[in-house]
Amino acid sequence: MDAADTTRGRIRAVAVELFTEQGYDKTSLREIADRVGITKASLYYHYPSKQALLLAIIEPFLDDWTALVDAAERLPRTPANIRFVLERGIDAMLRHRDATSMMLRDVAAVVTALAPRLEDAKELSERMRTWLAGPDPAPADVIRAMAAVEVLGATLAAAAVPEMPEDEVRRVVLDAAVGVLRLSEVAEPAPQPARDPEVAATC
Amino acid sequence: MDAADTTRGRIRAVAVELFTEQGYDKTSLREIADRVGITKASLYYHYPSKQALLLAIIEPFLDDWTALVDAAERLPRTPANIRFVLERGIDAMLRHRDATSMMLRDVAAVVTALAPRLEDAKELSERMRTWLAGPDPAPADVIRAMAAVEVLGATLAAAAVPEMPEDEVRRVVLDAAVGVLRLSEVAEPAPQPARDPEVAATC
DNA sequence: GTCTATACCAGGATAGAC
DNA sequence: GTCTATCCTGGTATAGAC
Repeated sequence: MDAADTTRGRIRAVAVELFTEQGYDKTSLREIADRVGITKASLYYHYPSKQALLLAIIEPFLDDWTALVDAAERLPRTPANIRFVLERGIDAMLRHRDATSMMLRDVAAVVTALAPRLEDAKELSERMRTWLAGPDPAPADVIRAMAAVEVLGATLAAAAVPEMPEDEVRRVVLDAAVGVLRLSEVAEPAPQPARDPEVAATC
Repeated sequence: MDAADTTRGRIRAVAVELFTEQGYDKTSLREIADRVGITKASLYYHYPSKQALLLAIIEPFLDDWTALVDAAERLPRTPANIRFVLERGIDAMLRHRDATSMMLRDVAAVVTALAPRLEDAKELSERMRTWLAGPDPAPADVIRAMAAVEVLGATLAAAAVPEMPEDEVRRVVLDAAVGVLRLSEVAEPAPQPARDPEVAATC
């Protein structure tokens, strides 16, 4: 992420704004350039393509999410740890809410822009779902894992409502996701601290 | 919806396929025309614009969903009726799964194409959420209603997995949505048959 | 009523001057 | 680091053949 006072940073900020307002494809590079106060061709000096610009917006979130999934897979799948991972996921969405709410709106554009890292991204969500579903899952477990991930998306819908207190959103969405997973039925193996310091540091 | 053997119907079918595969904006009219075996300009005879083509794909689902929300608002908000409405929502998604899975993928394009009916559509999801949240809702109730609607989206993700039995999907998704709403806490007023014949007919 | 040929314009991308 | 000029693709539009 670039500082807001560099040209690169200003382009990124304007792009997020316009992409979110109008969608990726309805936003022309000319429009972005005009608002920044440069020409279309100048954009190309800073970003090699429109897709690259979109990717630059998304990538910080993708990196955080990667760290989260990596961390999850190193944790034993206890109820406390599942809660912990879901909570970190919600936090990541809120932290990058400019990028994530745009992603939700423009899935197709994001998928295209992600091309170089698309397999990574798919694998990432697959790994998260697998971890949530648990070992040797029944079809119902898989569906519940999918539903839990969908619930996380409500974070953004809720955070978009102005008068909604943010910690209320975090609490209720977390509870909902946990409920969908039927966490009470997950076996609790050896006691293990959920707030593993190593994990807390990585994401 | 047109029969699959009319040119109009064949255009629609090819469009759904390509839009779903590649996204709306990455699919050119030339590509569609080629696969149907006509020219780009011929498309123009059958559909006045690319947007109109997209709209023709979405509209049947939108109509069903409108009927569902209309019906819901005429029902007392009992646990049984909430289950009933959610179930009908899942059915509608599965029935129009070609359109709905494309909508999920291409929210931005759909929003643009919907322009003439966008306010309707927004109002529709708002009304559904309001009905689910119940009268005089706390912030937490609103968030849970949002999360429940998100859960319905898992229907499509799950239905996309080939070996997933469809009635398992319906059952588990419904349970998850109901759980998110904490339906057990909804007061049960006068007993009322959930399978109201009038409602069953409208959607 | 169905289709083709053809033109027009907006927008993404590139080359090369300053 | 920014500009002007130019190219190409794709959505849109119309005139007219069958």
